Amino acid sequence: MNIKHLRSFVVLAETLHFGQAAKRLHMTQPPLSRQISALEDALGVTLFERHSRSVVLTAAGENFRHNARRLLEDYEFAVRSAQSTARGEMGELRIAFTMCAAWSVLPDLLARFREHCPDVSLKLKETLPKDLHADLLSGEVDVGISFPAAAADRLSYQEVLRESLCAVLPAQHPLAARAAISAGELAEEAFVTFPGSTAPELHEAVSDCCLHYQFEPDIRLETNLQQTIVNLVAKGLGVSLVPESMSRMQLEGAVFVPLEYSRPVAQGVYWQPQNMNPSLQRFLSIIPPCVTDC
Amino acid sequence: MNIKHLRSFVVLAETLHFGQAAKRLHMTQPPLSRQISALEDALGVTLFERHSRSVVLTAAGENFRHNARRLLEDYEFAVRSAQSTARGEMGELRIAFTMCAAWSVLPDLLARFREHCPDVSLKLKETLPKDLHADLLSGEVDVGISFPAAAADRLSYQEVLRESLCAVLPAQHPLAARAAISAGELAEEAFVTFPGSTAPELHEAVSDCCLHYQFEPDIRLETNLQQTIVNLVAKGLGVSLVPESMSRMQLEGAVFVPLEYSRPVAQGVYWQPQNMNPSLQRFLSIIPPCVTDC
DNA sequence: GGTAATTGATGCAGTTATGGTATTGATGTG
DNA sequence: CACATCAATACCATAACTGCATCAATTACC
Repeated sequence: MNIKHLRSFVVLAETLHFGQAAKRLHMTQPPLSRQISALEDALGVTLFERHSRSVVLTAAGENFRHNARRLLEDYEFAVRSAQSTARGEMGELRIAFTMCAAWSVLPDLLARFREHCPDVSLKLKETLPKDLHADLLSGEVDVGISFPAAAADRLSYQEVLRESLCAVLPAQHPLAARAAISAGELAEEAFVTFPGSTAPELHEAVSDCCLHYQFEPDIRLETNLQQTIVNLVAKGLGVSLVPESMSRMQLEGAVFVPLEYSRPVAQGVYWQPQNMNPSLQRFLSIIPPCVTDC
Repeated sequence: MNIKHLRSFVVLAETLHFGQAAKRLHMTQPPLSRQISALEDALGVTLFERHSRSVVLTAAGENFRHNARRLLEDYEFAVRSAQSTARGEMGELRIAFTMCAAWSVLPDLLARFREHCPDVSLKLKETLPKDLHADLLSGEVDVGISFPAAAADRLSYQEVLRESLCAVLPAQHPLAARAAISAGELAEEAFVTFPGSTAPELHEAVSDCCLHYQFEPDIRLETNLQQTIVNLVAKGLGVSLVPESMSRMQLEGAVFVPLEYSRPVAQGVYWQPQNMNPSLQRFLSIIPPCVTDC
């Protein structure tokens, strides 16, 4: 049975007049008569009583009218819904991101995306940089937001932010009041960083800053999470170099001081080019041009 | 778009294999390929990704699958529902009845009908005998349960119960303790009855009882409702003759005493023969053979 | 590495379904 | 009694669908 038949039935049930119903359906009366008759045959139920001068719904017709109307509405909805999903306006987008991204580019990206596609449900997953590419390649997530990685062969990448490192010092540190310092002034300090295996790019940027002033940082503590680093610094356990956006973190006992020189650290979006999730294309289309903040 | 297309889509979405889906749909593979393709064209959306060795749903396809499944279920439901309604197993039946019927035949009829057609919603309306036929003829109700009336030309009638009258006496009345009395013994009493205009048949039966003993009842009070009659008798304001089934009414101060002779009073079901409500036929089919209780 | 098997798409022919025009049949109306 | 209205039917042309045979691409296997 055709959707068209349902539509014909509903219109006829409203007009109770074959001629007028046919006109509203942009067809002539005879085919409508046959359609209704075919519908009745298919259901095995008489839907209309045809009297000499009037057409009225039977009890079964009255019952079917309500259900048929709802069916038509639901059908229209299903069609529109599928189309929206194909355009990426509906659906699900799974995003993995590092803690650094959460403090820098993520909030803005999510806000922009939400504005354009409010009906896409976002599944967010905070992860360590080293796990991010595996999640993307396995299809676990659609988007990854992290530092640019050397070994990201089968992934596309778009840079979003390029920023400097800054120093984090305990509040009572002699350099804490300065407007800016040079990394070289920290040559004798104890460093808190995170392990090179977790985020090689960041680790390398920190090393590069120090090498620029001809010293190797004295790494006393290594921890996985940036937040923890800042917390340890606040407790006076050392100093550290972190991306500038981390300075949004207001933490008593920790002071962020700009560096006179630092190698820039980038943040960007990764995705699998053959990923067909339409919401992914939507997401990529709202990425703003890269902000260079160094 | 055809319901068949939706069914094809759902089966294919489950099997993800054109050949097997076609087999399950009792058709060959080429038409299925074309049906899906036609569905995709109609929606303007690609529902499946055809890879070399596999077929997978797109995001839009996944979305459409859920809606399409629900649509099919709702469609099946709508069809079955219309069929049930046509068979009278669903729908609405409006029943008007007198108070006498409420005390005698109505409970049993409703119980039997409920058992056979639990999904028919019953609209009950208590009414005075004189209004019942007008309600039936105007189509206000489908079924009327009342006394047989002389002027019920265009209505069909089926008798359900034939019972005797009995006397209602105040508890302190000298005859109240008797196992049975004759109406003649009430010749000198004050009668409480209801007006002949409200229920001519009942009024006549009472008159007939009295005439059988050569007296005219001394009617002191007239009231519309049987219940009120019994209440007035209980307060000692007179005696009355009422259908035996009223004796189910347990009321302190009123005693029901069988009569040695009484003209039988009948109760029955009225309906309009041209009423096409399928539930009406169901109702008529469950009317038990007439019980003669005199 | 070449052949067979698998799988979905396509070409073609026959059948079915659908829509339009003209007409009929039944029933009210002036 | 002629006429108007309204749904059903007859008939024809076209569109849609089905099945069969086949193709093209990929994969499995010896």
